[in-house]
Amino acid sequence: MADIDRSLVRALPLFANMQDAELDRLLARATMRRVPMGEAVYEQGQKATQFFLLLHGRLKVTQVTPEGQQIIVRVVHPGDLFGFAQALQRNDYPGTPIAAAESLVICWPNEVWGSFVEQNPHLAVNAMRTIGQRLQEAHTRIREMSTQEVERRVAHAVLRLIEQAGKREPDGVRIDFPLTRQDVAEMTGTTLHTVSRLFSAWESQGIVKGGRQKLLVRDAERLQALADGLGHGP
Amino acid sequence: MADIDRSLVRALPLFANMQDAELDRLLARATMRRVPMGEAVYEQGQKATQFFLLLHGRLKVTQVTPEGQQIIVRVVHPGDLFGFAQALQRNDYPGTPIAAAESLVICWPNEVWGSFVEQNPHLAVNAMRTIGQRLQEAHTRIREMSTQEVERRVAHAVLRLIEQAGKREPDGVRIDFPLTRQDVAEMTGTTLHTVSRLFSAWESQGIVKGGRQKLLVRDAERLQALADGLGHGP
DNA sequence: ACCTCTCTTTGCGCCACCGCAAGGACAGCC
DNA sequence: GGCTGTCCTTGCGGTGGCGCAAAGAGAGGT
Repeated sequence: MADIDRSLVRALPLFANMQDAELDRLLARATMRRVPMGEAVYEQGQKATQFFLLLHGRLKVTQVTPEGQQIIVRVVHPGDLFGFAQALQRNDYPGTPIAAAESLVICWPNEVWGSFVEQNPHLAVNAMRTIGQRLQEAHTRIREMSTQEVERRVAHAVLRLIEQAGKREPDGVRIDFPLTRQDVAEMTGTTLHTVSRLFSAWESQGIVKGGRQKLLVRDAERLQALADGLGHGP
Repeated sequence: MADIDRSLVRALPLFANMQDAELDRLLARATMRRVPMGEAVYEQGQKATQFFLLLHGRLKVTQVTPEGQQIIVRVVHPGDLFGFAQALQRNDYPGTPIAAAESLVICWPNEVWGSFVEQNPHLAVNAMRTIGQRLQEAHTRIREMSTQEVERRVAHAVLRLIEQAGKREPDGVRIDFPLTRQDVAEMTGTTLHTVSRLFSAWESQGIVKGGRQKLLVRDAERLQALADGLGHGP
């Protein structure tokens, strides 16, 4: 296995205060893997033997209920660590990360985690913060699902997506990876039908512009207003 | 401030592999605080200056939406750490822990967290695991809210409660702290009315026995069946 | 160019659940 | 004992959004 070039990861904030030599030592133990669109990096329930860093592309982490219903737990963006179940003392992976677009991931064996954090304590802190944020996000989502109607939840989800994966375009901001209505439904706890209806309604008001696996937000402010609950009346 | 007696915490798994001397040093920096029923340990949004351990009693951690709606994020049981926002690199508390029953908490200033972890690396691992579990729970809850109807969610919530706070009684298992229907509603993302109706229905089937701020589960198996979705036909 | 597959749109009926509202019950307090 | 505040119950009507079903529209392959 050829070594991974340092330049690929040098810019990541995760490694910001790490020496080149240390970084190289870390990368020496890593392998790189291409994940074609639609394929899974690993499967929910599998024994956790590695942890990962997404270099390029986009992953949707799904969980399946015993009945076979699927939900999207989160979206992994470039630069994010994922699958570090071991750090949380689990020995199996809790979800399945599927490539929404052709992706590139770096894989480390679990044993490296120790030296990973030792060599740069900042990394441990970073990982902690990441998990904290993720917990925070989860609670936000729970709160939204408990108290808000579907339209607001979907609006929030879309806003979050353009924040994390938005790409400026002449007449708005585009979500930068293939995203189906079904995906949005699984992120917000609703159905594909309802999402489709909502997008249609929004499109007729000029707020968004849809397309097959595409979404362009033309008027983020009005979308924000919907998310804030200013949809019908005060 | 008088020192806290070591015997109060010695039995906690959290401190299982820690020397008495180390433990004493830790406790020397702590203060103890009684929280009367209905009072908050701290308020959501406050600057986080301390972290806590619940010794005795029961706390409901609530979050309030900008619109004033309330949800219960989780229940803190004796022996649980809580309010360690600092460890997650937040500088304010994300929720408000309210005493559901007269409670006793130990408080440490944030600066201790470092030595807290240093003196017993096992603690760091433990904390990590705790957060991981909490994240896991949050995802479970999201999954339930996305895919399951209200009855199943409430059944699950009740089962979780008797697991964490169940007390055997002659004819069943009682939830060991005052819990209103409103509380259950805020834990499951429904309304007090619906919970009340559900409990009534269950009671008429002999599954539970209700009371003011009380709940006794008489037939956990049938409740589990409901939670598994065997409520209305396979 | 055509075919096929996946994704999307939209209409329609239905039902679980919510919200309102009024009444009842239990516990603590003076 | 009566009073007050909190919590619980239950009926009723309205509706958001789900599920079914069927047709339309891109995208990619041969």
